[in-house]
Amino acid sequence: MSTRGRPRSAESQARILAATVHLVETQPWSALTVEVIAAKAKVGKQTIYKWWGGRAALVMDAFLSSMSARVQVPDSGHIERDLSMYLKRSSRVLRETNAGRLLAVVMAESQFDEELAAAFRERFVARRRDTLRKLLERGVERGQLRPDLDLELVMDLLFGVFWYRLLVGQRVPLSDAFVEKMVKLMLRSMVAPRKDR
Amino acid sequence: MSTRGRPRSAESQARILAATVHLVETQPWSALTVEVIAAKAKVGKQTIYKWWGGRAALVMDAFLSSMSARVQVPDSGHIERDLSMYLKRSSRVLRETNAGRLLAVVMAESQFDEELAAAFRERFVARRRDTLRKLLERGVERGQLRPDLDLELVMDLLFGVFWYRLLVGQRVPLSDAFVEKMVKLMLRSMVAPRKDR
Amino acid sequence: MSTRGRPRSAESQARILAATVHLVETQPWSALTVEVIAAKAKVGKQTIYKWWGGRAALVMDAFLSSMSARVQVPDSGHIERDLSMYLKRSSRVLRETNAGRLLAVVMAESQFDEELAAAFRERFVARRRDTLRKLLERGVERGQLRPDLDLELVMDLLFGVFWYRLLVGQRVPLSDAFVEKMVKLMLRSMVAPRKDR
Amino acid sequence: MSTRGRPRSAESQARILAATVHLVETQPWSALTVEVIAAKAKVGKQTIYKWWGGRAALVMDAFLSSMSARVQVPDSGHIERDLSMYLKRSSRVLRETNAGRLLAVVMAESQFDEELAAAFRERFVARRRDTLRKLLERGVERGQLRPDLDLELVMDLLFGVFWYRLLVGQRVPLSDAFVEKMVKLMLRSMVAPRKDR
DNA sequence: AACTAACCGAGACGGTACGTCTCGTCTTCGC
DNA sequence: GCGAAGACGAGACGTACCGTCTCGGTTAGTT
Repeated sequence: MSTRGRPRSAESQARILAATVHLVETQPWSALTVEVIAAKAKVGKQTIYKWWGGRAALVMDAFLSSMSARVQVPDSGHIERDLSMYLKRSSRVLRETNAGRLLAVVMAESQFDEELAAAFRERFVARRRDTLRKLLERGVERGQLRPDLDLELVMDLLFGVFWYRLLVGQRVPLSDAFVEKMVKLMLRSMVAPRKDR
Repeated sequence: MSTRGRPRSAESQARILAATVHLVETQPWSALTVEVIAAKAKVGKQTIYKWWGGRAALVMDAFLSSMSARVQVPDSGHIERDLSMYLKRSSRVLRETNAGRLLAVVMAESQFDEELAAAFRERFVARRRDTLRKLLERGVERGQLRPDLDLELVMDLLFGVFWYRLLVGQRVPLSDAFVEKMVKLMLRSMVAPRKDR
Repeated sequence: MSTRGRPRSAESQARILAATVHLVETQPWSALTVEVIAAKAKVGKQTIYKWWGGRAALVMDAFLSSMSARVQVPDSGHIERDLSMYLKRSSRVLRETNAGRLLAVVMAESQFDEELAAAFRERFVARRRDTLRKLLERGVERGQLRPDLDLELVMDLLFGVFWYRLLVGQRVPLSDAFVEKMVKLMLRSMVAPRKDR
Repeated sequence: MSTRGRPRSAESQARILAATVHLVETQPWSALTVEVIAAKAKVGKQTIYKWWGGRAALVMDAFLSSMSARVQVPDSGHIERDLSMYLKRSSRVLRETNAGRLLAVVMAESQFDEELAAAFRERFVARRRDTLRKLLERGVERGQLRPDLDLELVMDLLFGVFWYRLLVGQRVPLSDAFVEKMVKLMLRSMVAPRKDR
């Protein structure tokens, strides 16, 4: 039967993820080998290959597991306040945790690994876009944003800045002041024209 | 003296760069080993390590050498036309050559190699920003852009989109139509208010 | 415990030794690289370095493994016959197999490698001396050899000839006729004086 | 004419030989590379390859140049005294200079290099044999040695001991006491029978 | 005195093997 | 039957020398 034998060890799995997160935080990327992770987690290499299939998938999982505390989506009624708050919270996570480093690494790896790239797009990028899209759509519905606004374009611009500063800048995330300035600038071209004009 | 001994072979140097560019274009990243490059270029491995110090620096140089045909900076008097033209030309280079692939790879590698990252920022990113800054400054001087515009922020937004689509999107560069829409959107918040209002 | 993990592969070990013996026999010494041995034995280089530590120790082991068919020690009661037989058998092994080549190579290598030299002295030279010493001691006990004979000196002379011809002569081992002449000469100075004189 | 152009530099030649001798004396064999010799002698590598053709020939020359102080051949009228003296002097050279090390190295190398081996046999081994043969022939002529003595066999035995102790023993040359004992033993079987018996 | 051929130092070059490292797989035993 | 331990085949790493090939600069004769 299928329940025969020793069941998968949840403890091992947790130790592996914890070891990975810790190593990503403290070691240079070149030191993050499967061998080292296995040793640190007191686990056989096979166990890692069996359940993840390689370093990339493991790092991806470690990243998602450490991001489980999701950024709440604000809904105050004011589009500027909501947008500003959402972006500030996002950048704060990158600043205060080491998620930024993990994010950069996962992105970089996904340039060399199509499978990882697909997983990354589906499990992270797309979800973030969905969240932001809903926020923007509320602004349109409320009449605070132009109805003809290309939301996809706006999201490309906003997320683009995040990634650009994370990857090209020296991994310095956005400050609150920067976010506010950016939101103000973007809104100038996004707001619906006053009806009473 | 420094001119003693056999001089460095320009031909070998060229063969190495050509081999690297060709391999980046045609092979998966994992096949881009120093050993293979040396074999393809009919060169000893030592020659590569001597002048570049490793794969990363070599790829960086190969990238810059293949980008030598610089994007011209347009100057028509109209900021919208200039900006649109510049961005279209940039994206066309990424679309028509395989500079996009090289670019993505260099960016990814620079996440793991601080030295490479510094070279990349200085020799590529900073120069591109300088070019775009001049273009925007001309717009401000002509009174076509708001004098209080934060040019660095604008550049972060514009370049951010490029990188975002290159790295997150499946290496699909921007279409001309996309660039036009984006420029139009951005300009709405960048133009100087009419004085006669 | 020490029995954990995958046990050492006896098959690989055998293939490595066989490949080494074959290459020593058929190739010039300069072609006997660890890389070639590993390739021929279908083995990773690491396996060789792990268990032998280098080419020298490996050749040493290959030599001993190919010499496992030991030279029998004759015991006919006559010292001349025994000595002659033992030396003839020894030189025949060098003549008929390629042990001579292996022997010369191990000796030469041990000039550059003190560890190998020690192993060679203990595992080959000393054993050969022990064997010959016993043979000579029987001669002394039987009263066929002078009781004041310096056995170590005699062994130095007899083995010295072997090595001298092997290394200086063009690797031509001793013929049976040569051995007989030598034994006759040596015995003239070794035999016990007749008691009835 | 053949004398045109710059003549060979005697100084460079001397520096190369001196550097080689010094390195053989002080460094492990593996450190004795052509590159190191050239650097130490302040000489281009090409100069070495031009005049010697490789490490082996160079070491051979260095050895012969350092052995230039030849062992004198004694001629006292007594074969035992002459033989003993000659062998003692020979072993003293090995003991007091570093010729022993050089000798062992040249011998070892000649196992892997047939050209070197031939040069070694002709320029060293054969000459030593010629010298000893003359010494022994005088003994035969004087009636001190058996007329039917196989001189080649005797030389094989005597030189064999030298080499055996040099190569197999831990490069410990023969002591004077050892030489005396050996000569005494050998002479027992070599002396001509008394005619008055 | 100028020319010129050969030599010299320096050092870059195409190669090859080194000994190490990590990969992902395989094989054993203990739980 | 899962998992740790760890040996395995494979192959790239970066280094060390090999023996060859230019260079610029001597250092003699020869003209």
